[in-house]
Amino acid sequence: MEPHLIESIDLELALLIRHLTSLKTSRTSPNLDRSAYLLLQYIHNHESVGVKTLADALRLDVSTASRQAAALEQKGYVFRTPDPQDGRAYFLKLTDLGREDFFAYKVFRQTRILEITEGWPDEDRAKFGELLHKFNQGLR
Amino acid sequence: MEPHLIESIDLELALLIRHLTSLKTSRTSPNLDRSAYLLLQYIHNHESVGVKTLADALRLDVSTASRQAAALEQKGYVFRTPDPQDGRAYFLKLTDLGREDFFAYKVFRQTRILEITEGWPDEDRAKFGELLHKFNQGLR
DNA sequence: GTGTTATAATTGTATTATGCAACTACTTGA
DNA sequence: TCAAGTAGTTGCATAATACAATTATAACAC
Repeated sequence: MEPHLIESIDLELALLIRHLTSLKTSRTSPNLDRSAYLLLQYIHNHESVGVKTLADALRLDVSTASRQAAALEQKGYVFRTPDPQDGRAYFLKLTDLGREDFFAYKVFRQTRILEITEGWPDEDRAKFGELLHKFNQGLR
Repeated sequence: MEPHLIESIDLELALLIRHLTSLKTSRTSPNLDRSAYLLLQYIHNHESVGVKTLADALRLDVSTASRQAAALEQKGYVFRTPDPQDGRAYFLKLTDLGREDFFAYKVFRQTRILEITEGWPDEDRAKFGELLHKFNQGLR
C-alpha cells in the first residue's frame, strides 16, 4: 500500500473543506443556506421526519437539529404536525415553498458541480460519486 | 450525461462535509485543530511563507490567516523572521515542536483515512485522491 | 395507581472559524 | 514629496455547532 495515496487523499480532503467553506462564505449562493440544504433534502426524501431522527441521520446534536428545524419553519419551508403516538414529538414536512426553494437551490448546486466537472468523462463523475459514497459509509 | 451522477456527487459532498464536521467537533483528535493543519502543512511544504501568501493559497481572508498564524506562534509551532525586502512583512517558519506535532497529527489523520478506506483496492484510493484533486482544481 | 427513569424537543451558553471593515505602518509610483 | 498601494493586525459580527439544563410526555417497575 502506497503511503502516498493516503497522503494525497488527506491533503485533498483538507483542501476541499477549505475551498467549499470559502465558497459558502462568498455569498454567491441563493437564499438557502447550506446547513438547511441537507435538512430539506432529508425531509424531502423521507416526506415526514422528527427532530431526533433528523439529528441522528445527519449526525447533528438535537439542539442544532431543533434550531435548524425552527429556522426552516420560520422561513415557511416546513410545517409541523403532531406525532399522534407521542405527545412530545412532531413530524416535519415540506411546504410548497420549501419544495420550490429546495429545488431551486438544488439546481444551483448541481449546475455548479456540472461546471466544476466540465470535461470530466461520465466515468469519472460516476466514480467520484461512488467513492465519495464509499468514503462516507466508512465515516462512522 | 446522466443527471443522476451529478445529483449523487451533490448529496455525497454535502454529507461528507457534515460528517467531517461532526468528527471535528467530537474532540477525539489530538491537540492540533483542523484549521491549523492546513497552515502547518503549507508552511511545511514551502519552508517559509508570509501571511498574504498563506491567505491567498488557502483562500482565507488575510485577517483569518493572520489570526491563525498568531495562534500557531502562540503555541510555539512557528516563528517569525522579518522579510529583509519589506519592512511590513515577515516569514513564518516551522519550529521543531511545530514539525513534531504536525507530523503526529498528520499520522493520526492518515491512520484514520486508512481505516476508513480499509478494504479499498489501491486503485480506488488512487482514483479517489486523483478525483478529489481534479475537483479541487475545478473549484475556483 | 404511583413514583422513577427514559426520552423528545427546546433554550441557555459557549466555542470555533470565518469574513468585512477599519486601522497602522511600510512600500511603490507619479 | 505626496498619493496610492499593500502587509499585517484588530474590531466587530455571523454562522454552525455541541454540551448543559430544562420542560413535558412516555415507559417501566412496584
